[in-house]
Amino acid sequence: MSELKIYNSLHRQKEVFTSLYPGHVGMYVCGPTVSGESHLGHARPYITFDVVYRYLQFLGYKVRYVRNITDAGHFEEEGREAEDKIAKRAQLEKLEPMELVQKYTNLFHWAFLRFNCLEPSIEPTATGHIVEQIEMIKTIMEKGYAYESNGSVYFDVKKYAESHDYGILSGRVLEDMLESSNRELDGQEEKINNVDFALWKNAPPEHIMRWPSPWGEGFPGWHIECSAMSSKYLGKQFDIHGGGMDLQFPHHECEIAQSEIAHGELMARYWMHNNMITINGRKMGKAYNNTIKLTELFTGNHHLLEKAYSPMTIRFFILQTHYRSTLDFSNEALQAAEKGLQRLWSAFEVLQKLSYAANGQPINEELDKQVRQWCLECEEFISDDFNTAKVLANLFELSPVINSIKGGQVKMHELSEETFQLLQKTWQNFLIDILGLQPETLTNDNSKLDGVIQLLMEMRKEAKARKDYAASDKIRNQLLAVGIQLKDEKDGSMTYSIQ
RNA sequence: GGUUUCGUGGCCGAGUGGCUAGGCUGAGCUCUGCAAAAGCUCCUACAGCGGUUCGAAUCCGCUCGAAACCUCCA
Repeated sequence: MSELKIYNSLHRQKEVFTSLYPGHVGMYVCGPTVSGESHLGHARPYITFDVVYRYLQFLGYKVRYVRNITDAGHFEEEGREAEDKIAKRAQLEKLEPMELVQKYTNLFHWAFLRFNCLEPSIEPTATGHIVEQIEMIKTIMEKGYAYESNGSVYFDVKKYAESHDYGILSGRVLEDMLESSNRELDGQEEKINNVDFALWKNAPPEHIMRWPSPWGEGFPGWHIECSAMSSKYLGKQFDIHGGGMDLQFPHHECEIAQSEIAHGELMARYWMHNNMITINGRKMGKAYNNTIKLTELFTGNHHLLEKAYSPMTIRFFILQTHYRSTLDFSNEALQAAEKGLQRLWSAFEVLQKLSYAANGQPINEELDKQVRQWCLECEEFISDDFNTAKVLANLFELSPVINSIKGGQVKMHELSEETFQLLQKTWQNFLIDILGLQPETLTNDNSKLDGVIQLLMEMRKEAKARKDYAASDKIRNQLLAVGIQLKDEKDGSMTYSIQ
């Protein structure tokens, strides 16, 4: 078995993965801010890390996967006024903040269930861990790396950098940042240095979400929740910390600094960052006003969409690219993904129905060897920093072999029984278990419809038998018009598929 | 301005210094009553200019272009 190699953002290189505790893996992934609906860009990290989670489990690790829900309302710069993002939307929609948060949390769960993402082991909320966050801030203050100012608490980055490497993850140089702050941030005048970041913020009167603290009423700072919750559930040091590349700085850099002071250890050993989804070459994000929400994607209800795209199409679309590359959205690309997935899926269905039958004929050594190689390479590829693109390419290489066995161009006996079983196992393991693809048509348990179609197929067979092609074509064409495709198989039988 | 990354055939996208990635589209053929599906075949790219090397899309330099981060952000 090949070793698992992970690209560690911390060292900018691929490293062989070993877990802190044999047989166990602790993984933390930055979850959604539930102040609005998830869009296509959000699908990338959760699908990426779903595959990581699945593969680690496939390898036999017992994985504790923690993914937070940010429901405490971080800051948003709107004009000159800093407001609580969640509180603001709540007022607009005349909802309680927690009602709003619940709504978007539910929507998030619904969408990622459709993506066939496994649920994390623990999904902690920021609001549920205010106490832990306050305790951690107190510890940092006691150690002298944070100071209070007007009811807010800031982390002293300059002091931290004297004895620690601030910028270890992002490659930033503190001296550069001390000078080059060209932005006006709220509360800047309260800080000793502009690079200091908030651990706790004093809540202005209009701020709805607020909690009592040793420094007065307020709310937690931007980064503290991940440090507090990851250490609570995974320990002071754990194996993998994941998230989008855009979180590398400042979010993850700040997490490292806080945790280092509070716990005296580097919080995570492997840092993984997925790249962005772009649209017209630009990052998809709220700030750019170019997002396509998942609900819009699933329904096709968006001016940039030519049609609706199913959750599995999107999952496949994302997995066809390596997670550290940007992925550009376009209708053309999505439609190509849709067709490709369809092809892969039908090959899988064929493969499942095949069973090995030897008849004493000789094995086609060359083909057998090639098939075996394609199968075995899948593990090599996924182990190489989760190269799902290459795994899929190999499954595509195997598809013609499978279809040819069904079509008769290749005889079953040309493969050894061992190879055939490896083939079946490979598809099950990779397509289903690791890449997490699933049939779209699971909802088709309507036996009544099936009965109707069986009847029509029977009538078509009869028409064909008496060479009444007008009638047989009518049945086929009209069914196709409503999305049911009939296929004449080589052996004279008929099958159908619902689009 | 600083930090970092990227620039691959019609489109999307892998990629190791030397051997066809793969998908989608397009063309042809086989199969078929005709289709569809499937199979086979074809369309062979690596921003530009230098350099290192027996050999570079892959290493180095420069130029041009694009993006991300430096601010909430997946």
